[in-house]
Amino acid sequence: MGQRKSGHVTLLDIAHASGFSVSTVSIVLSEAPLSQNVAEKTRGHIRTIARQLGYHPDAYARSLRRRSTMTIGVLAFDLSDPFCIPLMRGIQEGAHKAGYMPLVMDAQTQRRLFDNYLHTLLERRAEGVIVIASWVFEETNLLGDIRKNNVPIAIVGRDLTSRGVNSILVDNEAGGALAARHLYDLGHRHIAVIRGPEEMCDSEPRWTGIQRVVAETGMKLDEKLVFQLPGVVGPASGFEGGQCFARQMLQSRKLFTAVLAFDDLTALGVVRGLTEGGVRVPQDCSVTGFDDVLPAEVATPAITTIRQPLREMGIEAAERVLQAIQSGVNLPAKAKLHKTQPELIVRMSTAPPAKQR
Amino acid sequence: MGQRKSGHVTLLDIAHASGFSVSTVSIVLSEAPLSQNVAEKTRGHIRTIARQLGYHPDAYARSLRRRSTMTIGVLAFDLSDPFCIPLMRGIQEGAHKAGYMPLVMDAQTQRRLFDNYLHTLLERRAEGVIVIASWVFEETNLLGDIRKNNVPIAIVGRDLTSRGVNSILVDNEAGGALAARHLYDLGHRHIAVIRGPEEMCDSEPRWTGIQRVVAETGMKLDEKLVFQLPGVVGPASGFEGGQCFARQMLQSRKLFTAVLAFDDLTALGVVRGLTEGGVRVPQDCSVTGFDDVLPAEVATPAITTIRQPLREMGIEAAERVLQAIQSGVNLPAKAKLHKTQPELIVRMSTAPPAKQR
DNA sequence: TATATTGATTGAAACGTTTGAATCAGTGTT
DNA sequence: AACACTGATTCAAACGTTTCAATCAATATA
Repeated sequence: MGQRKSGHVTLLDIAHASGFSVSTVSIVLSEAPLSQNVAEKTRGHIRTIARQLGYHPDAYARSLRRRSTMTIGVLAFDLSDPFCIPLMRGIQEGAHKAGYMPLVMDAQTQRRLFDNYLHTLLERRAEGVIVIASWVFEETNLLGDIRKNNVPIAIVGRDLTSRGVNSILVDNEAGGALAARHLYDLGHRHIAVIRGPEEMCDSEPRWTGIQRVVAETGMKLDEKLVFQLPGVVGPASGFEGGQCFARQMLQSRKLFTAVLAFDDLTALGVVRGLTEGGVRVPQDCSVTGFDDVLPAEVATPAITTIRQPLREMGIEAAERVLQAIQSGVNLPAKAKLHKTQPELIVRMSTAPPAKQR
Repeated sequence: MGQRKSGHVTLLDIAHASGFSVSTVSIVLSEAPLSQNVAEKTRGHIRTIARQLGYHPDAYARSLRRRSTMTIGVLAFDLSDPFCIPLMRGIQEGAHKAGYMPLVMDAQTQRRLFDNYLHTLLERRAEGVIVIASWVFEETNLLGDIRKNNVPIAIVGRDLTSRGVNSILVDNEAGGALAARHLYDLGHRHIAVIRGPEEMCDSEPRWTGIQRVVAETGMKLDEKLVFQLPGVVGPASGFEGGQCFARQMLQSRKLFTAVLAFDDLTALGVVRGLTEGGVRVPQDCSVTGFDDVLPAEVATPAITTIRQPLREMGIEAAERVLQAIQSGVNLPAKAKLHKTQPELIVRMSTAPPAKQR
């Protein structure tokens, strides 16, 4: 007896086993308001049987009926970017508080997959979507498709408020300024800068921040010491760019005592290139990064960097979409930009410039 | 008109808009075999309308009816372990081929969440489950709960065949041997070894592999040069362990020309500790890691390591559970162990020992 | 002319839940 | 004796699909 048709235990099974109706069982097991009316004894009985049989409510049937999936989709353009993990943790934390579950998909840097998964998220009836645009993210018209289905959306790492999308972003300008100020305070006056690739939205504001400090301090920035990373083809391409840059600089024999790199991977590349050329970090040259990802922390010398409050940003993103979900209507017109404050993390890769040089 | 009751476009909406019945619409849109009978013109008509309205089939309703969710659950004990990402990519690849989607959950090293999510996976009717036991994974009775619901399961990074679970694992013994052999071939005879924490299943076989090489080559291993990492409390604790170890060793003034570290993070910790003590890697001391995660690659010096074929392991895991799903019955008795071959990646952290020492 | 055969479409039940309304036996009120 | 209330339980419809069986016209076969 109790032989189940499908592989799973259902309410009907429990109804049969307990002698009560499916309704009663449902009411008890889902702890509906009505369950207060159910006799104490009955409740206990039903619960016991459910446990014995290993019952788990079918989320599909439940969601279908309740018309709510308690799911928010998370679409990462490239999950292998160390940037994503703390962010996801934050999202999970924010979602969990409200009883929501993140459903994460990794587009693996492939545009095709990205589009696919966006559809998948809609099919799985994600009630909201968070896009993690780690390193690059071309404008995509799919946002329209999401909009059409009335699903609130937020994006992390890119400002799309102009397109009506809630955006969460570190204050890149402040970050750039923080790094520049740190190097200045250490006494550096010959700072090389590696700007991010043009298509990345972080690049410009960081540069602006740097220039602001330059202006404030009266420092001069030699144009020949400003380098630009080429278009990104992968998360690790910053590393190669940095390494390549360091080699060039050493060959050109220009004077510089510090390198302000676009991000941590770039900084690590610079360290590699400098070291290969016999230049010691930080004794002969200081290097700063940006992001504060794991590799920067465990490298030797550990990289002085600008930390993005990724966890907080994740929480913020989750709260944004949850709020939009709960308020029912999401007016794209009211998309807001949320800038978080970066923090300078001083480690081993920066020091005052050597006296003799 | 066409005003949708709920937020989503449904078959009924399209039926109304097109003048055909829900059945016909369903048959066309789901490309059921019967759709061959549907008039060419009708098909086109329906498809057009569906596109216009932005229809996406409701995965919940569909799965409920079809009684298959095309989902396999992936439960990572700690997604922040860089180990996980390539693995997930592999799983995704393997699953995708069969039309399945991974549903990934991150337990964030919390046992409580792990249990929760296992339930969630069952509620979401994952047809199979892959557990990623990155760094530590206590025996849990939940496997029983999964078994009870007849869901095939595979585990990566731990051998649980004895408990009837398909297991995918790198050949740790071969890996340990590979590292030891490499150091031996370079000429090292005074090798310090940092063994993994006792509760990790990888620790013992790696040690065995090392000892095998020691025996084969006639090398001697000074017991005082063998260190044991304490219990892990986090993925980064290997780093601290390694650093701590290096300090101790330097203080004790023992003779050693190479360190064979348990994993990459430990190796990076060793490099840090040695460097702080003025010992250069690799000129004064070689260091090897294990796993080949990103930080090991971008550090300077880049760490010589033993690569686990993580992507392949992910694919293998996916195929294992898919096979079990498709074959219908999964006999725990026939759980098999799949050992993959590690690969030596020679980078910058190893070199022949200095002559004078 | 009655009867298969085919092609195109639809009816209706089912998947496992939830939930507003209904039932029904008691008990208390008028 | 009729009525209303309460407490415990159940009916039945709905959520959006899929799919077997049924319908129905039109054509081909006997």
